[in-house]
Amino acid sequence: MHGYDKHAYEPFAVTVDLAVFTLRAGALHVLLVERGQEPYAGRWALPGGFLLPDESAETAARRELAEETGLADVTGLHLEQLRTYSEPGRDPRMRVVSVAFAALLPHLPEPHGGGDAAEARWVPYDTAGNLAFDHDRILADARTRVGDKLEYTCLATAFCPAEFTLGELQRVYETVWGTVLDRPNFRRKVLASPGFVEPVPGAARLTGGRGKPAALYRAGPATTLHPPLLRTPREGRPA
Amino acid sequence: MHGYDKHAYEPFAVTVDLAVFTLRAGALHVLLVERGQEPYAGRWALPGGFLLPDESAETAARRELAEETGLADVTGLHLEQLRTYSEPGRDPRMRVVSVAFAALLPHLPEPHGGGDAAEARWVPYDTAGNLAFDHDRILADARTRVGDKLEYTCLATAFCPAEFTLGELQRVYETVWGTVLDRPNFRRKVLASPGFVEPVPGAARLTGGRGKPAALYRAGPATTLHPPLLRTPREGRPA
DNA sequence: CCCTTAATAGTCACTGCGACTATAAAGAGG
DNA sequence: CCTCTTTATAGTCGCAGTGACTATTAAGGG
Repeated sequence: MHGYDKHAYEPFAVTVDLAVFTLRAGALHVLLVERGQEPYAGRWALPGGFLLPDESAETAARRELAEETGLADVTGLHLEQLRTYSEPGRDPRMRVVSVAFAALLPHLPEPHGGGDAAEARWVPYDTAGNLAFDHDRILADARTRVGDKLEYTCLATAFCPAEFTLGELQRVYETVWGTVLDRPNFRRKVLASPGFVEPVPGAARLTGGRGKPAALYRAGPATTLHPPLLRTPREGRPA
Repeated sequence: MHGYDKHAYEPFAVTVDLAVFTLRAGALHVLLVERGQEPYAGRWALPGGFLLPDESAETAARRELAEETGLADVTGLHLEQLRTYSEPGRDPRMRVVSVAFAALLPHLPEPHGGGDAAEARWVPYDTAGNLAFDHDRILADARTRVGDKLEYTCLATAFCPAEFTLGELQRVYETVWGTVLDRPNFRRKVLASPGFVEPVPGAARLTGGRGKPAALYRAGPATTLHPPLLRTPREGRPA
């Protein structure tokens, strides 16, 4: 760590950027804000902001998430640090180093716009492009990471409400991966992964629309999946 | 990104920290430097240093790696961003945000000490503790990440020289994971992963010590392993 | 010349999984 | 009330991957 003691200390601005995902109407959506000032005035961008003097990046990300979504309690939400973007020139005003996070939310009843200034909106992932700064790349990296983590972690339950059916969980995988999964096989693999989901004991059953009522499950204690739910190219049959 | 435009811009120092791993004498080693100044004078730490004004974190990490190892060419080496550590108070002098990287090197002929100032040394991972700052945690995170990535990426070849035997590759897995693997099964799985390794065409064979000479392989074009080389708890039999 | 060491080849049974069929339980619509 | 549709759940079958194990080949050491 000789560099600590030799080179001149160069000041940087440090920000956090958030890729907040949710599922709405069977499609992956991401939370975007419209910029009101230059640079990139009028362009859409990922929510984020500067670190306060005594905040860690995780704390700042959680604060920004609460401000943007208007959620009262964001303590239990899954927040994952993706990577840090530090290329010179990524912000035309000054040298900005940004720590990117991904967050996964269950479907919310339109809570956006609770932020302090700019307009926030849920945008379908496929139509989210031409963002400010290098946010196109950050968003693409976040989406890749989320898809990968569905394979070997229990992350998918973060997209679901506290109690959910296996059909809802399967729709999370199908939406994020863009594939169609075989229902009995999905069910077998999920139930065979210890700690992934556990049945709600009250034998409560949910019947939203038509069809046989489904049993309710909640997220189990596990964080990683053994064995993983691999996204094989040949899995899934045409609808 | 309203925060960009509202809050006061707070300056931070930004550094990179490197967890540089290699295999020496059948054990995982990490490159450490001894600090010459306060704070933590005399304590060991991960190599690293400040970002220069027009450097990205990746560029700075590669520069520090070259300085510390004395290697002339570090362009081909695997350098992976781990995460960013930003807790207030992690550096007693000032607010420092550090981007951590992991690097994997084949066994080098004692190239350390080529740096510009402090003493650098390869230290067995198991005896590397009580480091300066929060480097104990960074090192532990790096080791976990390397072990995980061996399962589903071709990372293991980064520990090997350009041409290597399957026995050497297997020793990488056994050393990092701390397990004993069955040789024929390891061989079958590696050769069944397309693009993981490819035989050296010259039919060159290496015979270092006793035993039948082994065929030489080099790293293939693939970066991820399909199927992955899973580290199952029940795999490996007692020596 | 045998023993040891390491690489390579091959066998076998079990398991996980993809593909598929069958049954149960609800609502919709006549 | 009955049938069709929809969704959940149960079960079957065959293949592929894998762990455990045995056998053979090719070197060096004493």
